[in-house]
Amino acid sequence: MSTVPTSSPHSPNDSTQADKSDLEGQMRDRRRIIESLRQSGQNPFANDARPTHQIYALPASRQEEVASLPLENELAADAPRYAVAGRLLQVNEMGKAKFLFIRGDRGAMLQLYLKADVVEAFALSNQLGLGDFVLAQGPLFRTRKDKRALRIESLRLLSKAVRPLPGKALQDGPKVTDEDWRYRQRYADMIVHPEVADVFRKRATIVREIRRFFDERGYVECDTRMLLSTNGGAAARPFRTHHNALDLDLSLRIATELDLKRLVVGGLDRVYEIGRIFRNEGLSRFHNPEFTTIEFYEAYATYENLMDLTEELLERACVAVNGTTTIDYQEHQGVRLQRPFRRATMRQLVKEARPDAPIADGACTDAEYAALPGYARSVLGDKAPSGYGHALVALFEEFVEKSLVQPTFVCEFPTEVSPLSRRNDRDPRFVDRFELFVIGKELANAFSELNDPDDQRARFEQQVSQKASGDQEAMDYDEDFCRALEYGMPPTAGEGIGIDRLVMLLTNSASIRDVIPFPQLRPETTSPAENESK
RNA sequence: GGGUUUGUAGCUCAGUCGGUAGAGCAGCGGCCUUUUAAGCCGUUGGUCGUGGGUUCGAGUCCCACCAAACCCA
Repeated sequence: MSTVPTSSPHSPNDSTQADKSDLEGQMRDRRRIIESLRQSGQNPFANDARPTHQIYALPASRQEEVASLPLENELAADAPRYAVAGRLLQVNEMGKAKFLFIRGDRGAMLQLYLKADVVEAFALSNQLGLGDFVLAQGPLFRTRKDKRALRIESLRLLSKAVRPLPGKALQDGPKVTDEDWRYRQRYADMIVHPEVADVFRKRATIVREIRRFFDERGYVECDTRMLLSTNGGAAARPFRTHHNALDLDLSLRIATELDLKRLVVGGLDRVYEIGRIFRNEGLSRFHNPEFTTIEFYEAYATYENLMDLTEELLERACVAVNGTTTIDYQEHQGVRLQRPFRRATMRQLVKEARPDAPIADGACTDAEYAALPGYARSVLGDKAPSGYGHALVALFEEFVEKSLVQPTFVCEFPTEVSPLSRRNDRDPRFVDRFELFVIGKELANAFSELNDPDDQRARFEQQVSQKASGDQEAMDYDEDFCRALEYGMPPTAGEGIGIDRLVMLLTNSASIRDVIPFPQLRPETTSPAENESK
């Protein structure tokens, strides 16, 4: 901590020479006040005063109710008293009286009216700075401008803010525009931008609604392993770590899939997990290395049943935060999260976007199977993959994905890209799988589960050979999972939904960073010297 | 990894053709006993992202680097 100043708290001019910056000067002044309060026997970080009321629960919280409050000169001697606490955000001073604006939980605001004849409180108010926490006690009245105010009869400082706020919290317009700063100092960002917390509240509502949805249907919530010695369930590179006592290399899970299916084998016919997963890949508006998914599995269901379930779930989550199923997302107006969503096969969608593609109208023909990779190479160039399945997906990603603004179930994925899905009974080159796309982004991934242990072994072997030929996102061979399947897994369908992207959609957030309190950033550089050394 | 844009006071931003760094808010000192996210007077605060270069002279022009945002891969 810095040195304790010995000079009077009201003579800031004597320190200007030592000030390295305006900010340091302001912080020094605030520390002086702390010292001065301590010397006069007051605790600048008191914890012996509790509010009797939350600001959001006070009477006349709505403007049309303010008329029920008395004017100040009409206040009865026995008018009810309220002790409320909050952060000081604004002071309007007018000589021997002042208005103080404080904010409590849920962003609720209250203005306090303080007159000079409340001597002790008035003296304290001159020691307050924006950002401080205070507790005020007194009756409520209606001002001449028909606003609710609490007349201060006593005032306490609860916690002194040493660091000043970065902007004027209550002003209109931009306060801080440096996005990097906003994410790094989210705590301060939230003070001046209360709408940030609104998104987090909505996120909590969405998660609560999802949990309720599955609980109502008899699903069991489980927390499975995050630390694994073989990793699978998705195409992604994991984070590596090490367990010292076991001297064991482990990785952080990239999906919850395999453990949840083990639980289905064990008899949990309906099971789900809402949890954090970790993928060692780049950052973008839609990617954070740690993010939250829900995966759920239901025995005796098919991926088609899950489409119905998903429609109902999304409708409900949307209504819970927006009160309607039709929403706007950024530049996309009128996104309708209302049953039924469109259902189409990936082949059908590619054919629509590229009518010249050699894709058959009905089921996939041998001619199509043979011709598509060549077609992909002719339109995508050398980056086009050689096999049918990867080529189809590449065409889908290039020509279709972005156009799927309204919710669309994309069905029948190629087997090569779906190592955990059950093969289609009519055509084993495809699997019983869908992904749900909204606003051009994948929101959910679901399939009827592969429960044939020998087929699963073959798929893992394929993954291993893909890994050997350089695919760092291929899965590990999970022998224990195959052993589990050998005990028999009922016919099951399962699905994963990206919670962060869902929250983005339902709160009209442009970046995943806006729905995650502390998104991943580069380490903060603390000094120019460090920059030079790089 | 590539492209575009940005970086000036605690915050939001100006800064013209290269010629002594500005405003509003916050802070500080005054005035004001019902303000509206006040009003009025005064005032502190700057290594112009960092480092080099061109120039008599660089916030401004050039180069490199750092950081961020967006787009692309």
